[in-house]
Amino acid sequence: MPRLGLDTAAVVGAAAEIADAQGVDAVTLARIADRLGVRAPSLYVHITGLGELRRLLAARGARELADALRDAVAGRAGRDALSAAAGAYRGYAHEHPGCYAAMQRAPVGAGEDADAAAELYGVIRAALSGYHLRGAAEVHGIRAVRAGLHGFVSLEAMGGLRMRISTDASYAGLVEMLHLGLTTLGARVGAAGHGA
Amino acid sequence: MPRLGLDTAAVVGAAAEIADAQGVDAVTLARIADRLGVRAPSLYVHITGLGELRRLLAARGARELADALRDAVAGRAGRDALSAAAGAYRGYAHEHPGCYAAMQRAPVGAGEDADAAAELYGVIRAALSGYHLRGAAEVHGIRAVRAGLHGFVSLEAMGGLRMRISTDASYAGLVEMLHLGLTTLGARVGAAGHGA
DNA sequence: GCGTGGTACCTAATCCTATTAGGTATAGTC
DNA sequence: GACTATACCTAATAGGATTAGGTACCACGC
Repeated sequence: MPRLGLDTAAVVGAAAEIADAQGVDAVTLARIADRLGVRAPSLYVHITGLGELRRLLAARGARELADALRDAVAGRAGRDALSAAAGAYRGYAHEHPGCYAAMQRAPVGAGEDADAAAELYGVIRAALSGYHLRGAAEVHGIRAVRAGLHGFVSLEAMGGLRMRISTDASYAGLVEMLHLGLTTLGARVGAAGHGA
Repeated sequence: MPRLGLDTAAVVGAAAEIADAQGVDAVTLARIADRLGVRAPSLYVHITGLGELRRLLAARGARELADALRDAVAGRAGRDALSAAAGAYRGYAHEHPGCYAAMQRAPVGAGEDADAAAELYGVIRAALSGYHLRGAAEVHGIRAVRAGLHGFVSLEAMGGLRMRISTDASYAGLVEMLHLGLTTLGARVGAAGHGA
């Protein structure tokens, strides 16, 4: 029995593959161990338990999603940046359904996940910088965008969009609405700024 | 051992109470049986298994949510109806976090859940009737509203909205954006209609 | 009022998952 | 070339879902 030299990242990686291929519920220690060529108890060398593993998986998903958004937004601004971010967001959710779902299961606590969540928040914030939102309005704007994008892909993933109408077109319409809303929000902030 | 005269609804009801009080993951047959004063295997008289139970729980949630929305929207129209529906939607999610979460876990299939999902869709559609959307635009509008509301309460539930800014205000802003978007969508449809 | 059948509920047992305890041998270090 | 740290192992426990196979309650017939 040669040592395989596993580490926490390898375990989380195997969990991610299983999650994406077979769904989050299929992520069991037994299956992960099997995929890594190891017995289940051996995983405890690298993780403290299933709970931590799920948190790590969620954090990994958040980081990957943040990376995808950063890449998509690079060199773009305003509506263009919003559109690119929205496309990348949905793209990630489609390509990594298990990891995306894992992010929803594990409530954001402290530590690893909080960092990843903050990173994701920062990337979206940067993507919306072209709308010149400040203070509370910026937070409201970011929340609205996150709600819209997350809500859409979440409904899509749970099979909730059943009408025979293009979901691509609906998503484009949603992004359009968000653009309109952010623009209006920005105009208000601008007006208030001038008045102050 | 007197018979208790349980039925499927009672079992699902117990599951709902556990889900709301302790989270969806706490919904186990053992706990349900305990709450009902019965042994776990006895539940199989009323349900075919945990899978079905979760589907029934999701369907129950969708039906309750639809009822809440219907009540809230009754006698209102346009922006008023949207606002009331949004408030009721978030209210239900807050009061019944477990049932709401259960709706996301169980992918909508056929039968009971599909009916409940269709009912929910219909209620939201009725709530938006004041915007005079037709055809694809109506579907896009309904989807945008569902995405926004679901996304917001979902992020809220997973502890994703951590900035020290009022979530109530953010939600109001989101609803405002949706109103603006639906109005714009309605205007376009109206213009297209006249042109045809 | 009394047998009779359907079935709500039971116990016992199986399988699967997570997790802990304690051993073994491998990989790197002096 | 011996030594220590530890990656991995087997064995065992506990709790969950589920199946098999009783037992007795309840409603119905007469």
